[in-house]
Amino acid sequence: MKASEQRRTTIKDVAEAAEVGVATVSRVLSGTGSASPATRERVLAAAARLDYRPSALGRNLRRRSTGGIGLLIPDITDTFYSRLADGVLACTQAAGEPVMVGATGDDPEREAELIGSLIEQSVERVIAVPSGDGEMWAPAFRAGLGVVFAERRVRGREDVPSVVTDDRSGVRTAVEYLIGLGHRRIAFLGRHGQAQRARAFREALTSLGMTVDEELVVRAHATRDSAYAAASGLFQHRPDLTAVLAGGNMLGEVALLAARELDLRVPRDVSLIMFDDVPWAELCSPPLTVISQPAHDMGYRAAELVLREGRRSRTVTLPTELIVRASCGPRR
Amino acid sequence: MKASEQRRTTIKDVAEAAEVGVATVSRVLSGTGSASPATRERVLAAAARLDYRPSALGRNLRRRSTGGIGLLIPDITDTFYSRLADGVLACTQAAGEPVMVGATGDDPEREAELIGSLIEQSVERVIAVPSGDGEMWAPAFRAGLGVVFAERRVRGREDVPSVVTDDRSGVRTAVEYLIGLGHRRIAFLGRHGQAQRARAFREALTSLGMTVDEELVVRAHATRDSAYAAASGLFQHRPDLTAVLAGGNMLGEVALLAARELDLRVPRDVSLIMFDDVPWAELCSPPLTVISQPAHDMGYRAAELVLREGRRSRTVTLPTELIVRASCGPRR
DNA sequence: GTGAAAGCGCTAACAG
DNA sequence: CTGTTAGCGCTTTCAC
Repeated sequence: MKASEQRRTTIKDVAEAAEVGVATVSRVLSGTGSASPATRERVLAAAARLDYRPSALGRNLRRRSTGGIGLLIPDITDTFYSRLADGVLACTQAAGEPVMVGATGDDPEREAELIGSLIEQSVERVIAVPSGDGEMWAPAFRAGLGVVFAERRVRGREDVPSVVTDDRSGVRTAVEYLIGLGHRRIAFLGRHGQAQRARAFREALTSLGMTVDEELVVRAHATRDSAYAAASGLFQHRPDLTAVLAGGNMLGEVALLAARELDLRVPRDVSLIMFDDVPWAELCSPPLTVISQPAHDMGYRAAELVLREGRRSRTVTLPTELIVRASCGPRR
Repeated sequence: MKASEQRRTTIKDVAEAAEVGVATVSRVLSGTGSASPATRERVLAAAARLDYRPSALGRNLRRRSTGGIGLLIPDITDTFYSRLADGVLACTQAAGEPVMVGATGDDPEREAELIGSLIEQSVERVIAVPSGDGEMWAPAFRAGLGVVFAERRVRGREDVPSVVTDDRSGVRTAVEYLIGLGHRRIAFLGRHGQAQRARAFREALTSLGMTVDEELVVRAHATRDSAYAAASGLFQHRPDLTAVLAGGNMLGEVALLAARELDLRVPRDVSLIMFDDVPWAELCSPPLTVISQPAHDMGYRAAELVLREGRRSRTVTLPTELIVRASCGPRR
């Protein structure tokens, strides 16, 4: 049916055309070993003439691994993660390594499945924003995968190289800023899976001499609906809160939306500060005060780490920055 | 050094453990062929006991192809494309197929490289938002790749299955709406690579009895900077324009930003309508009137198409919808 | 119903 | 410097 059903050109074809052995072709093309300029020429010519492209299949099987890199993120739709992914791609494409992307939805089980799939593919490097615990990741380590965590880490696996933002200081900066504005009832709207941030929030509060009102620390799942419900519920149950710190851009977005739906004016009735700067933050009304994070860099650095066989434990902590716009005001 | 350097469990190990031949293991595990319940049991038990995971490497080489799917998009950072990618992932993850993602940056050359890389990996299905022309895609077809185009198509390759939005009618709706509001000097801010949309714009204008002012049809490259420059330049060179149609969410975003920088109020001084609805569109000031597109669906459908060996030419056209918010007003 | 054997395309010894 | 050869892990005839 399809005329294109011709056999793919193999190394053998090239060898015959160049009148050399396959090993020589392999050597020349992969730059390994040596070859006389003359044969070299012939091989190159033959390869070009036949439009030969070595099959990764054969090579991978021989090497017992694909060069590929797995990338596991909670939600590719969240601009933070897509910027992170972009950073990863920027680095890996330069290195010519293919990237397999999987969306975990912050669901440990899905994550485990994806890990399994990566192992099955014999990918041997993975960059992940982990959702599961040490146990879910055990198979990956058992399989000898080179893994680098990004944005988050997993408890009991502090030895795994990772690239994170300085949540501690970012959250603290935000909280201090809010307190400086006179706020006392500050809520934290976070996401399951980033326990770190919630913890940092509690720490900041207590270290600043305030008590933690657990009802003001709410968590949502990875979906927009869940986030919206959490935000809306928060505002309704606790009309006394005067400021909220959203733990991510999606959270900030739904918080603003929920506030608006409930006729809460920002920053007059409630101040809002959001983790992660996004292009539209200054476009919205009011322009959002944010704690910016270098998402692209995180991805890029993570890729660098995983690429240079960074087995030795190393964790890179990137700084955050408070960008004051107009969504926070003095306590009402 | 690493204790985990043990050989990976192979089909042979399972065969020995179950005291059967490798062929039998293969049959049982892949569900192909028949096996007596007894052996079947033994094989399954052995496989489970050894925690055996068949290697995709061997299978792929044997089958001469990976099951994987390539996904080529201009910019993963653009929410339209990340939603598209999400749709693709939703469908392919259900099918258990790994996805290799590449960002082309709307650059035909990079696209060609990525195509080459996919061929080298023996991926045999790809979903792409194409940037290059028929020629860049020739190698893909020559290699027998099953390709489905999304959002855009390539000239001279109308036979390739694709899923697109109805740009024609979307643009026309927008233009009619603007004209109904009294606007006469309407600009189009598009992106190289989506010639379709610009063409539709011109068509809509002329078919509505207006002449096309080519100076009001501007195009930008895939980066935010390029887009901003284009938008800003447009406003400065042609202060007489009263409305602009942005061909994508990034374009709309920078248009709003540029307008603001130049102290142009929206919609008082200039009306703005943007292709593609995004969550923050109703959060910004003013809330943006948009032509929404089902990005997630597009990806999902494209994946369905490419998965079910949709060789037979089929093009799915998805509808757009005008969502009126507050960024368009009567001609000043 | 089941096993032996032949490769898929490539690389890495190992000889010459 | 270069060719021969032995697999990598798996599927698939082809006999039994």
